[in-house]
Amino acid sequence: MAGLQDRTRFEPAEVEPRIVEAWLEAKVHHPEPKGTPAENFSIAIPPPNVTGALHMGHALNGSIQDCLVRWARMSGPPTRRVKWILGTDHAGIATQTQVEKLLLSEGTSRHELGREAFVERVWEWRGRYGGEIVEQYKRLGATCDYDDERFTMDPLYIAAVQKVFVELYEQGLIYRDNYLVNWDPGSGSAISDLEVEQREGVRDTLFEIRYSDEIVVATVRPETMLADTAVAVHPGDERYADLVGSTVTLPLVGRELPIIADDYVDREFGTGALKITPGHDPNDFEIGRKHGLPEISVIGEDGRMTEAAGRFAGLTVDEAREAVVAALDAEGRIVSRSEHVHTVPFSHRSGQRIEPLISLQWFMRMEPLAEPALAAVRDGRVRIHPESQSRRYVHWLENIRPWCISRQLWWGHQLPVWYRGDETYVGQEPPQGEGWERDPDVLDTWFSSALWPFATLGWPEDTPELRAFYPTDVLVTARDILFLWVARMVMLGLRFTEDVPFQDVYVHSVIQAPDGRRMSKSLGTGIDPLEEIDRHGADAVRFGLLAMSSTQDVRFSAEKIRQGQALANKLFNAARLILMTVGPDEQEAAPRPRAVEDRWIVSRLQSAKVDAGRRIAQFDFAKLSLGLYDFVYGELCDWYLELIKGREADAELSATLLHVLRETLLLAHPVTPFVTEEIWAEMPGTDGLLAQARRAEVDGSLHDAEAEAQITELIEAVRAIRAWREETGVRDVLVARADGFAGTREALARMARLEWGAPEGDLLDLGGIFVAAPEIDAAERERKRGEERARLQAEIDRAQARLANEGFVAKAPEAVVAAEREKLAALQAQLEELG
RNA sequence: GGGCGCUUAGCUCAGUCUGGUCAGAGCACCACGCUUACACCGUGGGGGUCGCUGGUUCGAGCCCAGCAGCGCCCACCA
Repeated sequence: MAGLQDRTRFEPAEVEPRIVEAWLEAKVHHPEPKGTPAENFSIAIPPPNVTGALHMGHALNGSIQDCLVRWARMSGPPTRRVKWILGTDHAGIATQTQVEKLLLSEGTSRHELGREAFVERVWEWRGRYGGEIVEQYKRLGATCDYDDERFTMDPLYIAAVQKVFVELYEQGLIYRDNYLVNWDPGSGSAISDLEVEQREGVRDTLFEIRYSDEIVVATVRPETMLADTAVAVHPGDERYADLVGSTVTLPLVGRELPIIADDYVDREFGTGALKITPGHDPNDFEIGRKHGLPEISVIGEDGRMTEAAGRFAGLTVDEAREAVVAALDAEGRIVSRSEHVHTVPFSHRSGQRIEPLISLQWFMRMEPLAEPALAAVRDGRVRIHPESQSRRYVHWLENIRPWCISRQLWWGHQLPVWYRGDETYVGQEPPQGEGWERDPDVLDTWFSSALWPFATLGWPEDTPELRAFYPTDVLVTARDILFLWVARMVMLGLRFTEDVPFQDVYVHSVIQAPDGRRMSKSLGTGIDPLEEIDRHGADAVRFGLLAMSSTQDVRFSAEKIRQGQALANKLFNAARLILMTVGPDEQEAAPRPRAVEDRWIVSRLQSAKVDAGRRIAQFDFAKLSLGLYDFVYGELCDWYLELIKGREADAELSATLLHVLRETLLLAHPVTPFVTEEIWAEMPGTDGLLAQARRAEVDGSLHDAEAEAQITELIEAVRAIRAWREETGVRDVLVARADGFAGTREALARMARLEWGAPEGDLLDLGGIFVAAPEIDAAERERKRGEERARLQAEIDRAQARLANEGFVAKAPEAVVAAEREKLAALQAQLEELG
């Protein structure tokens, strides 16, 4: 307590780093791998990119998980082990890009270094900078298992990834195929649909090109016509009915194109005739496959026209467009040019325009995996919160498409695939014999992420960690990676562990900038959580983020952070008051106090515990944290601590105060771990760290309806008195509502003395609603009574009017009508009493 | 084009599932107060026809329909 006496403020910057050290040293985060998953509690962190720095999304995500993990650690049987699995993701493209930038600044490039040296550089880079984000999680107070950190490129993890690849290949679920992929010229790699940003409002020139007298097509990409293999019209379009089945000659090239009918074609658009370019357009690719059309590539991975482009070979795409248009113009085939505003795909990673190309890639068949993953959600083995998100999950899985899993990068899990001539070998060990060459591609980063909940625990080995902690309990994630990651974890978890990887998925909000825009570095709208922590403390940031979280997207609210800071400070000062009142040698005892205000706060505390438990179970972190705030402010500090001021600190009061403080700290700790830990250390009779303490079960017998009713009445009376004093400006006066205060008389008198300076023993009991002290003149007293009478009469009139409504009496539930009658009677009695 | 969601105090949001005691919170604002925890404080106060229009009901912020505005997701017409 000496430690708190002189500190009137909670100073997070001084306190928090020291407490982090204490937690780390005590290894509160590191459980023994014992017991069963049913007894234990585990969460796998969504692995942050090694390149990453803690952003607001991580801070919210981490605050939620730490709240759950700390709550779990403090609940349940003493044998419960709680593990928050920690690790980072190698993040293929992001990391490779980062290191390539570094090389560029050194005047070299990955191509100059060669693959082996480049990968070595990435490892080196990761060793130097890769740990930063983990340190930042510590600063947030996150109790992940820092003593068991994983990386998606650990040797064991690599083995797990390869095993999955090989087995899926052997089961026919992984295959190689020509496919139209989203080629990102920026990274020189295929990227997934999910990494493509559809940018709206792009202006291009739309050309109408005459292929023949009857056929005019429209396109914004004339250069791709060199790869046309058909022209399509709508089956019901009379204009072209005669032509379907015939051919048209492709200008500049001379190839005969079949004219086909497909209801994909919109007959309202342009001329109703659509050029089909399976090699360079996703829709055309689908139509081409459907009709068995040839697939021609005239654009190469280097962004230049290929040999197939004939005389245009070697030109860049832009040059080719000009040249093709010029050539068409020369033949008089350009019917019109117009501006066309449309949506164009860009790479999320490099920002470059996507070039759809046909290339040989590796794919995963998803339907056989999707089916069980759908069933798991439908039958409740996996519960997605909020419910609305599960509809998105289901919809996505029902419309699942093959997953292109190969990437043309150097940093990542290289495919366990070798070729020799026409032979292909797939296996975890390199093939025997001469002349084999390994496939240079690596796997999509999400492939390894999909194994995260079990590969981190040592799968495929039967490890103690796996036996103790898999399946995990909850997955906490943001909405944007529900498909990219969550669904795939469920699919591969079910496939390889025969179990769901987690029981609950909590999908939290995305925090937007205060003005409603995305928080992003490039927009300059980002807010650095670490700066907020430095300024306001980690407790404040955690509280603020939890309080603003919801199932909707929310705007960042600096006020909520400040509210959290205020709460931390309030707790600190409440503890000071309690500890100064108690004295150093007092002990906590069983909480069975006699004084009404003691019984009240003990009762309220039980309610607060019940509420908090329910809100944790519902993943309602906003109500959890705001409910905590309301308890600490609205009940503990505003009323209880005020009511006990002036009371003699006997054993009963001391015992109650210590009980209340201890329970409050246990309750608040998952939200504001630092300040509660700091106070805990100053409390008499506490051993060890609060982070390792256990909360007592809710004790229903401590609920005290009588005390709650009495204190509620007292609160109303005090409020009325205060308002009246403010209103009238009367100062040195004691005003009390004396009737019905048998139990709280003493408390009220004490409060009156302290708050309003009433002399000892001067509490008047005149039986009315308000009783003024002698110095209030009769006229004033009468005026006050008049006001009160008018208020009561108005309420009585309202109640009478309702009861006079036949519809109400006849149709409202009996209880509602009865309550209204009781209310009326009570009001009338009050009016009577007032005289 | 399909789907989801939002519109409540100056601002950010609860409350809508389960219609009646629900018109709330924090911040901001105004007034008062250095009362032996806290001025990162306390007390009191002002402020909203709950987007609009209709409907259901004895009764609607809450249920239904339509309209207006905003946001997100999915798929994208060359």
